Amino acid sequence: MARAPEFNRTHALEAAMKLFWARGYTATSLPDLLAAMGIARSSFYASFGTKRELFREALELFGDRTLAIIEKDAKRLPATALPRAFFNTTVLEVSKRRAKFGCMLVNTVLELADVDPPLNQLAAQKLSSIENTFAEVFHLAQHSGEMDSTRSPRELACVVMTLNFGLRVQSRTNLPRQALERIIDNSLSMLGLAASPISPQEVHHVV
Amino acid sequence: MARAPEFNRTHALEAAMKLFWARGYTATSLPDLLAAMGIARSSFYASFGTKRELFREALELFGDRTLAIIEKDAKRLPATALPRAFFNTTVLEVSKRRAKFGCMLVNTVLELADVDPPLNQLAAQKLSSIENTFAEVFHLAQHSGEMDSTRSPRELACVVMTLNFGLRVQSRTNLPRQALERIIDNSLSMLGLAASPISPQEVHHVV
DNA sequence: GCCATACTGGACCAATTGGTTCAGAATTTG
DNA sequence: CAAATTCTGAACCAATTGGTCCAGTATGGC
Repeated sequence: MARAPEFNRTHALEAAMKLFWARGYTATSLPDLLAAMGIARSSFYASFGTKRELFREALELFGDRTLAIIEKDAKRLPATALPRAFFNTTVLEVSKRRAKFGCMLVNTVLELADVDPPLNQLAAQKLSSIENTFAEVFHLAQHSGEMDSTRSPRELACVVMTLNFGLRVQSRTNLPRQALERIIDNSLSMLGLAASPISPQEVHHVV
Repeated sequence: MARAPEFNRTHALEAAMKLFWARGYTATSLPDLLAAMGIARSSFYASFGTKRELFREALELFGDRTLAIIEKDAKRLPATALPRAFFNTTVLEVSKRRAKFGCMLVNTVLELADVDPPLNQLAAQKLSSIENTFAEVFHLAQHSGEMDSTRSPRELACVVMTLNFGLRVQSRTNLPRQALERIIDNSLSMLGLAASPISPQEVHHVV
């Protein structure tokens, strides 16, 4: 005895996420969001609370998806190939338009560090989850002799994350995709992590 | 036959820059700016035009200062020591509070990429000037045999900039300074650019 | 002293911000 | 059909946004 339940909430959240991802928190207005989500102002108020709460949900969604990507790759790839695989999926293998968005977590950290510490902390926490995954994988690989042990897993993970951050910044300048590829190649080979490029069918899409 | 001319305009601009640097463009309101600059609303209007124009001036100021740092170091240091010197001055050797601000150019690129393309372009252009300086220095060093020539100067400069970007992002998380030092050490040594740390008296302050 | 100038402070503006409310249309189930 | 429920559309709010203007005050040189 009712109407269609909880319409396309996830769908709407997704749309909101993309907008936040592209424009950041402050520069995205409520009307912009409503238009992108395709819902009325009052529906928005009922389903999500405030703009800030919506952003938190979007951030959480983005973070969990990114984490899922690396965890999936961690199971099926050798540790030395993991950084390259991660860069491939998140930096290169997205549609051209979204590639320019960079990483929503990184964008958030830079935008809200001095503006909204709690949200900044949430983003930072998701990022450190990613770093932890790298560190764990490196740790196992070093114990099994699969990977060189001259540097600690944590330190390696830190450097990989630093590189990742840098690539995300590069993505938001107008750098052509080809240039990004070269940077990835060079960085990884200089770090001694230059596993051969992944074959096309192993590449999957993201977000 | 008049009052004191053009008061502390540069002083005011400096204060504005610091605020923009810390909070970004959109999150900094006019009242905030006026309070920090210590001038009245109407004086601001007369001296600078719009908020956007003020931001452009601040961005220009920040960019030129950063460029000055690297150009100065480029003259007095061997090429292989340049990246570390740059990281030292810009990432480590600033007051703790400002270290958390990261780099205003990087912050701007991430914040305004999809919001204000012209301003984004200005920031990107300043960043590429820095990259060019690195590339030129590397080029000369390779020709004089001072530096290993296995990789092209441009590629090297790209990687160094990527690392730089990554460090600036790390700066805005709540990473302790000591951790940043370790990341710098590890990255540079893995890149084969691990010149010994600079002696204290060679370090100078920035901005 | 007087006058020209530089600045202040506050009033004011239209537009936009995020948030709230509610009458009514739409729709699904009984 | 009727009842229950979800959503819309628009009106409305106070607060804030960036920007404009001007009367008045301070401060110089004559």
